[in-house]
Amino acid sequence: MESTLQYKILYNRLKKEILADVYQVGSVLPSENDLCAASNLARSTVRQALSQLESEGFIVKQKGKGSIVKSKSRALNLLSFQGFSAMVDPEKISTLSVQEPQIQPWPIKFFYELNELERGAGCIHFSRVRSIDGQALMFESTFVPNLNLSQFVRQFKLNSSFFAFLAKTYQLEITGMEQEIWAVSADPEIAERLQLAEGTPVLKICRKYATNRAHLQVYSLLFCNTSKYAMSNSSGVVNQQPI
Amino acid sequence: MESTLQYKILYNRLKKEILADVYQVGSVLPSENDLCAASNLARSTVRQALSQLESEGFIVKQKGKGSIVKSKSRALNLLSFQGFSAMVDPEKISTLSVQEPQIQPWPIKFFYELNELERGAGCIHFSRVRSIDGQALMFESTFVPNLNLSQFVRQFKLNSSFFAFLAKTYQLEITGMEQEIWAVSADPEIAERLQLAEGTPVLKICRKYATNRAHLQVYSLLFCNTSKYAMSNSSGVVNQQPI
DNA sequence: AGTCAAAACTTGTACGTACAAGTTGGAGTT
DNA sequence: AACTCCAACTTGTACGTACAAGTTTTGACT
Repeated sequence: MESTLQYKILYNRLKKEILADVYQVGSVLPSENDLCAASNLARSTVRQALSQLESEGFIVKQKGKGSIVKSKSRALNLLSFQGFSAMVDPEKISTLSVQEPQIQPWPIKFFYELNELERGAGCIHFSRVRSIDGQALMFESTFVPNLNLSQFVRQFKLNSSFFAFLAKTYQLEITGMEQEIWAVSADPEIAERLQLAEGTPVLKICRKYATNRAHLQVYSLLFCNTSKYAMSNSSGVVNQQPI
Repeated sequence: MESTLQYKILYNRLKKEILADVYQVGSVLPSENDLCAASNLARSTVRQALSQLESEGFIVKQKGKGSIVKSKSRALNLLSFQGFSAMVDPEKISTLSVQEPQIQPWPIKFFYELNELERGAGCIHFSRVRSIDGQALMFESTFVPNLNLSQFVRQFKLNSSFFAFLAKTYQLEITGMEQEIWAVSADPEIAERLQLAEGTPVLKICRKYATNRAHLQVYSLLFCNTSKYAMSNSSGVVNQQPI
């Protein structure tokens, strides 16, 4: 399950520690050389781990200073292709099942074009609402082509990480994502799921995930309540402003 | 003006060549070793350049294959940090001036925290509405700290590319961006600007751009009409091989 | 012609060295 | 006390090696 790649191991450890508030927001992580010494890794390997943390918005690096832990409460960095579980402290997540995993035909009007293979295979579908601190944040409806995913329906638990399950059970890694985003009014169902008044603006996000298995793609339709948390992402190097 | 960093030089050259269609979309760039030999650089340096191209969506790397040139038709790929003008066919863009560039104090409640330097300098501010084919798509309100940007107010034309102007006039390159996204109801002003009914859901986006000049950051507040076009972005390897 | 295994590519990971450049804090001076 | 300067940090760039792992081509064999 856990990666055997050295930089991934360090990355996962640091991410977990940041999410668990081992390091104060605004403080600096141990320096690259310290991390090298502590983990017995080369500096380039440590830098690879830090670089990934930076690109995902957990830290900001500054020449001469160090790796500064970024504030994580202002917005949720959910526009990158990391899953919900990877970006939020799992302790704070609660999940409400809306539709347990089941095998079914594809919806008539699906939000992405499907190829013959996918269309013929039918799909595995589940829906859930993810909450943080009791606040419903995201209604997620996921569709996976039913291609060599034996035992999915029986084994996948809605309150766990979908990506972690795919990796552990089928060695399936998510390699990329594309998404489209709209602002829409919550219809009655969405409003109920997210505990909002009908008509409240919500984010509608259609996603297509690519995996390391050729021709296997995963589709998700998301509705996000942004009344408390914004969605965020970053790209490139965004330096904080020291004077 | 041009960077003296080896990886930046190679990055700029490759980006220019990709945009000039020297390499077909879908074809592979010269291999890392070829690029090393041709440019007399170490492979790690070449990889740094390619890595940046990948993170900005110009190429996709695949183990065993190479660096594949991605489609550059990311028409409304506006969630990346490329500007509006870089994403959309300039022929189709029309711009409506809402607020010509002027020097003013910062708004009392600004959407990002400012440091002393920025706060004291005051800001240059302008607002405009960008349309495609006559459809108002985006209301953009931009704030720049008034730090050594002489002649900005006089020289910048609202109907041209802001990023291109910064690059040409001040050698200012945008190096990164972070953004937060909400779904909100259009207030009367936004509704009028975007030719929408009051209360229509729109995307509200707060952006902070980093530049190659230390301590100079650019801020934009955007409201997007997603009734016709969605906003999109992608990351990682998404394109699948045909069946 | 078709099959299959090896060779010859490709990128990914991990190690290392050296120096450049930005930041900080303390010793020493004024 | 205030200042300067420098040593000791920090990350950034650039070089290099070696091998792992995925893909494609080649070529011998059937």
